[in-house]
Amino acid sequence: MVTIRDVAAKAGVSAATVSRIINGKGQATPETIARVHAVIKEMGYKPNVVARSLTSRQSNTIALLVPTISNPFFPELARGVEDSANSYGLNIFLCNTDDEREKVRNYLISLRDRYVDGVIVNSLNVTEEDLEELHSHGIPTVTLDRTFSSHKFSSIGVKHREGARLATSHLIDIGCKRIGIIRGPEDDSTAIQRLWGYRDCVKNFDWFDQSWIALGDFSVKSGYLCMKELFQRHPDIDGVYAANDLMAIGLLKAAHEWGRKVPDELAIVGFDGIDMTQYTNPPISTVKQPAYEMGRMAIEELLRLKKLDEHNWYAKKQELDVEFILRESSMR
Amino acid sequence: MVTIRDVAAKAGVSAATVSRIINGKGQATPETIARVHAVIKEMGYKPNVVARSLTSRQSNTIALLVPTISNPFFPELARGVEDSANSYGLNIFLCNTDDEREKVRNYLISLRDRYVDGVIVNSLNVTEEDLEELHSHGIPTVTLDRTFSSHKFSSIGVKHREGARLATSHLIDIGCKRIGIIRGPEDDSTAIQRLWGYRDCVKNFDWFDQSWIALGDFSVKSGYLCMKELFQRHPDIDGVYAANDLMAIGLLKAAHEWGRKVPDELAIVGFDGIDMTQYTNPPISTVKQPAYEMGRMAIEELLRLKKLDEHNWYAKKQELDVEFILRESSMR
DNA sequence: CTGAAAGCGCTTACAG
DNA sequence: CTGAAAGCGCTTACAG
Repeated sequence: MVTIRDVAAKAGVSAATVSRIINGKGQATPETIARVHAVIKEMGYKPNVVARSLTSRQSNTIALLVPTISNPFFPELARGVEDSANSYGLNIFLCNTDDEREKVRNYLISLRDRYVDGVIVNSLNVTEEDLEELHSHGIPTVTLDRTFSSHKFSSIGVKHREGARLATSHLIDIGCKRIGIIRGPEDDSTAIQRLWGYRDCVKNFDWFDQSWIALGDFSVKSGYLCMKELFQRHPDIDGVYAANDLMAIGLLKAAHEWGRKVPDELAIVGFDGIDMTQYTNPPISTVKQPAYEMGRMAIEELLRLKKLDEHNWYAKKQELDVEFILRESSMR
Repeated sequence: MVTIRDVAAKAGVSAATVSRIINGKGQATPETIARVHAVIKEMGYKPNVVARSLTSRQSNTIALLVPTISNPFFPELARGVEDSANSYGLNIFLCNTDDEREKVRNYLISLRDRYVDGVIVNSLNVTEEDLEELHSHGIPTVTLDRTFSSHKFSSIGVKHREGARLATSHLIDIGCKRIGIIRGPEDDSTAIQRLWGYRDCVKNFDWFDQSWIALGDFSVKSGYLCMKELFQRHPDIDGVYAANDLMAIGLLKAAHEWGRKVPDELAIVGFDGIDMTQYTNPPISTVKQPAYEMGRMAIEELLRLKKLDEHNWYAKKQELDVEFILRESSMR
């Protein structure tokens, strides 16, 4: 392995000078710059990233915390993160937290110790103190979406409430008279916002009460079970908004089993915009989040902060638009 | 931050002694061991992982190369890898290669530079020289599945050919008279083995010839397009084996559009065992690969090698069983 | 059994 | 503009 001292020796300068030239710090005559670069090229020298990390306390790595990459919403986000990171020479640590506090904590400690250059958080059970601690170590963060965003650091979200309104009002527009919701977990802020959006649209109907709300956990299975529950409580239900696509897929299955024709007898809308909704039978209308784009933006935001001096950091709160996608499951 | 020297000072020994005790190397009196541990605990000392990497040339990280995490087969594999890695305190670098040589190459270089402790490869365009180079740097590898496995290093695969035979012979058993295949890419060894398995079962029928084989690329869309192609060439087709589940999902859509009842007029079997096949309408029969388990095993294999001295390394070639899962798409 | 010293490969004040 | 020196925090021969 060729080291900075090898280069220095061959170029007839000191290691310090080589270092400065590589990092573009300080001054140097055009001649020595040229000479050093020539030697670097000639010897195929590449700075040792680990040694660099030790002195610079940076590592050219970024961490991505997600509940689980198995939920099809996250791979697209991860691709956005990675493709963008890649273009800046950053590598990605994938961290599945299962939304569990202990896993979150362990990862955060480990990541700090590794001098990661930033962390992108999309997980429950991350606290403001966690973020503060990372920042105090010079590690910027950006929280996405599901992570609570009422903190003082950067975050990128989407308009969940508005999206839920788009979905619900669409069901009303096509003539649904009794509209239920399969909501997400109670400790998930996006689930809450989506519930609000639904409520905004139905609260003034005289048929509406709590019994039209079924509590799911964002899994296919819970969508399936919640739909059965709604059928039993309300045989006259003719429209459902599922707070995510996986549950919409599960409820579609329940509808088939229950013998309800979709969309004629039961219209369905999901949320997220995962690929699979195109391929169910019928395809499911959904509210698409720009997952890939959010991943890209998260990297950009991290790099923006990184460039600034730590004490000049200021948070940026961004909120992206969602897009309603009409498909057969709600075409009448 | 508390360093090893702080601990040494407080314990009244040298840094070298603390280092030895932490790493369980060399000798030490029970008393000094106890004292050092007490001080470590008292001060909350944790060795700096980056400094450790610099001297030890290890980093407690593992890399996972996949074509793209967006293909739903890979998240489960990734979870297997990560869950297992986690239990050993290893972090995971996620590397999406898109099966492109340039990305593969860039990642491999970068990973070597980071002193990763091992790399799990499931990607095309990785060469034997690549593996050799990693090994020559003391980095063990294990290739999974799609990566060519005719090399001299460790690999874990599944019985693709046998799986394809299970799928095809099942179609024959339920009475299909004209069975097509939507195969995978020509440069993908698993696709080839799955094609062979199909051929094993149909080659002796007099109706069989090349025209029953459609060339897909493992994407939903290609499954859809290939199915249309097969319908046009062979209106009498009554069974299809898709070499992966995504293509099976696509072909199911094509069947609906073409007005063919599944399974009565067209029976379908896929391959992989991704979750989504349970939720299509009808659910799709498939040949399940133990993706999560493969991930776990890959970590175990890497650690087995890591424990050995580099010159004592010997490869292990493992091949796992697949499991046929019967669902409505092929129930007659 | 333990310590002093050198080294892993870089970076960064400090001098000049 | 450039170099010598110290330092990032650990590990590992080498002595004794």
